[in-house]
Amino acid sequence: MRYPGLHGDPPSIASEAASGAAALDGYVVEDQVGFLLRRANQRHTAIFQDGMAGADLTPTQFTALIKVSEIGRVTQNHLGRLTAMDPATIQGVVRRLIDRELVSRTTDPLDRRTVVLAPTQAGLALAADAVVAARRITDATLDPLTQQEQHQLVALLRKIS
Amino acid sequence: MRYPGLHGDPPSIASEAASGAAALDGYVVEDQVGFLLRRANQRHTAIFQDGMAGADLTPTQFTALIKVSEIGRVTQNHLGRLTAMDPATIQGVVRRLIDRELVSRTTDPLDRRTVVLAPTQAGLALAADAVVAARRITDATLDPLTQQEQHQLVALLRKIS
DNA sequence: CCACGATCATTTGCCTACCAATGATCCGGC
DNA sequence: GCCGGATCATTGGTAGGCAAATGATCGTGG
Repeated sequence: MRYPGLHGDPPSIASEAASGAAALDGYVVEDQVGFLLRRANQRHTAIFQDGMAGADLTPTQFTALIKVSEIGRVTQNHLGRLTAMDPATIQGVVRRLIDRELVSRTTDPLDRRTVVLAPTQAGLALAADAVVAARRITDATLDPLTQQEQHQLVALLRKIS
Repeated sequence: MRYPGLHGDPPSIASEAASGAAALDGYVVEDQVGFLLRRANQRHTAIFQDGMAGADLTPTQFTALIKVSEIGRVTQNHLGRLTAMDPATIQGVVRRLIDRELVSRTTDPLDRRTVVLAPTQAGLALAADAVVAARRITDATLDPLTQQEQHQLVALLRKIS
């Protein structure tokens, strides 16, 4: 649940004059959307890890497992596109799911380039459990916001994704 | 500028019935805040990499360099707290900045545990350039939103960070 | 039929990101 | 003075995340 916060130490006394960096005029890095996205993501990941301890899935593993469970049969690269992971990334995620026998891997005789993935029975069962935890994780992540703000945030994030 | 989008392929025809995963009732992983945060972060990182090609800084390297430039002298762990990076992470980020001689590293004789960091002249100069690029990056990231929405998003992200 | 471009998957390299463990040092209390 | 808890930094392990290169295969156009 912990994540590297901004709550540690009192601000340093040093000033622009001391550092000679007068050219940074009014640019506050902590207020930039990129910084805030990184921080929000860190907090969510920490909440996720906590809430998903039972299923022992990372956010990407969870996303891939859910998608495979929805779809049934899918090639690896296609699954990557559906879950916003490039081929190099999805490869490792899928490998770990296969190692745990949550996903099966077969080859398509009609297209020998592809790896065809499908959920196992254990994968489907775990996916069902994981969704329950995931609902709580989403709630916890959005807890600081009102209902209206929660919908706003999701809508805004969709627009910039 | 490219990032693994959701635009590649048409949706698969397979249904819940085909996969046997009826328990995922109405849970749409693409609409969850965690998924959207990851995606938004990916897009921003891609924009950042593009816009910061001249300075050749990653988002974390940029944040650390800006903070060191603002403050002047700071210990490594403290810099990590200010920039939301844990000690293991800030260590690598700082090492790369030192390798490029953007940041200097000295020891405090009064506290021999600590590493005292400070910007070099080259570091201050690069920070000034990088801020110019960073303003454009923020604008590009928020471009799909109206002015009001931009402020809303930043405010909401602050609340959940 | 074959050559060429596109797609699929993998591998390597680099960078974040965290946990856990370690060793050095500091500091407060006794 | 010293002992124990806290802090500082580093290391090793695991996991995203992307670029770039590679090799296999597919499909189409000539």
